[in-house]
Amino acid sequence: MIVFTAMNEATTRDPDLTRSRILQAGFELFVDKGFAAVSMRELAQRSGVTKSLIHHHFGTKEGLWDAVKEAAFSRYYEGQKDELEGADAPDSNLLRNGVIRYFRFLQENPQVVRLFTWMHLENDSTCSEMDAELVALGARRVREAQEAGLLRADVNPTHVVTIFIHACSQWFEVRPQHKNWEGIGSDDEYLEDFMKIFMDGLAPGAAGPETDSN
Amino acid sequence: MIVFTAMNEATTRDPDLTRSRILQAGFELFVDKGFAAVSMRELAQRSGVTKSLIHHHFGTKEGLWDAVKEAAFSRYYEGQKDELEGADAPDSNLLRNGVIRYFRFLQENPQVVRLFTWMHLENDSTCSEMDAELVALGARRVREAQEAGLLRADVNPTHVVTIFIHACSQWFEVRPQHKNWEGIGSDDEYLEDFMKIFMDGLAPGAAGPETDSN
DNA sequence: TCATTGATTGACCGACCGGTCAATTCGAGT
DNA sequence: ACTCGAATTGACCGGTCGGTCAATCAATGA
Repeated sequence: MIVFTAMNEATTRDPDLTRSRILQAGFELFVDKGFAAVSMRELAQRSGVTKSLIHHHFGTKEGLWDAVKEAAFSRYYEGQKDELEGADAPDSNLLRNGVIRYFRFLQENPQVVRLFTWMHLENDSTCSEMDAELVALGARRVREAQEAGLLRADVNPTHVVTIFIHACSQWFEVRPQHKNWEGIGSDDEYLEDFMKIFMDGLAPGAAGPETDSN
Repeated sequence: MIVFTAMNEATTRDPDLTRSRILQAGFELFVDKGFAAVSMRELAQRSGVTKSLIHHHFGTKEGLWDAVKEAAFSRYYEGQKDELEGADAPDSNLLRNGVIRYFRFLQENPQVVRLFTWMHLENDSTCSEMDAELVALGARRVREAQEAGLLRADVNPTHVVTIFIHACSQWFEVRPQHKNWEGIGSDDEYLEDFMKIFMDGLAPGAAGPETDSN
């Protein structure tokens, strides 16, 4: 009986909701200020629970930090993996669409970019493991396109993926600052220019005559 | 008299040396762990002086942080500015050489990359102001090259500079991690591949026939 | 209905935080 | 030789830190 446990709000106990509220508060604060600059008392206040309750659910401050990273990363990871495995036939627009989707994802999840940057700075290994798999997946698709003659073959596929990841993520990492940069455009204008250069530079036979070569 | 004040080492007082020792310790620790995670006691121990002495020379922890950033950034800024203002005739290798020099600078000063990343995350304005000037300087040179017909003219010069800055700095920002990335190459191999794609993508007339255009 | 279990609370702990201050110690000008 | 100011020290401050603990409180199964 009492199947309708969902009817109560805030009046009764709901450990799952509590957990997720703490997680959300942790996500917001850690993304904003970084792990070291956030206090347990701050986390408690933001999530509307007691400090002890956070310890009850997550053990230590590091425990909560790990849970926050885990949750954010698994969301990111699943989304990206689905997109990468979605298409199967290599066509000339596959890379273009992949870049655009990646750019859009970061655009809609700027907090994730900040979180990953904090993780990178503290040499978090979780980050690198999952990243490695995604990059490998993307690199495989680039190699397929190269073998199909759709992309120039004289560049390392992993580097191709790395370059576009860098160009996208760094854009959002420093975006709060470059609004004062002289002549800089909007997200979309940047993406458009990047795509022009990147795609043309990757076209087969792009090693044109004006290169002084080696 | 007593002109040879340099003969004494550690025996006598040397406020300048003390200052620079504290600055160095601050640089190392802040780069490594970020501002919030470093304690005054840690800084004192690392620099071999008393905690009170740090307060005497720099006022507060923030004061030292500012001094560290100031010192690092002015070194970076002067170096980059010299290079950008050095050459004056726009030639086809100007951008290529500029990118390479920027890449080499980051390669030799990986700590600076970390420092700037910490600054970005805490929305430090010092960063953006000086960055803005450097980017504007670089963008001007790109525009000159465009007007001379050496680079494609249908892309925003500021975006061109932004893209290569991102591709270089993000590479070193995440470098500790991507050693496990499948198939990734060395610094130089990455730079080489990036230059291929970037320079060919920027060549005039790069908007080739295979683009489905718009 | 009642015992059990886990959610939740507030009081409390020792450690450490950044910062201050009065007291010393040196170096340099006179 | 004396003085004055800066460099340097260690003791000390109030406050905050992350974490613990015993005690309540509410749901749940027997």
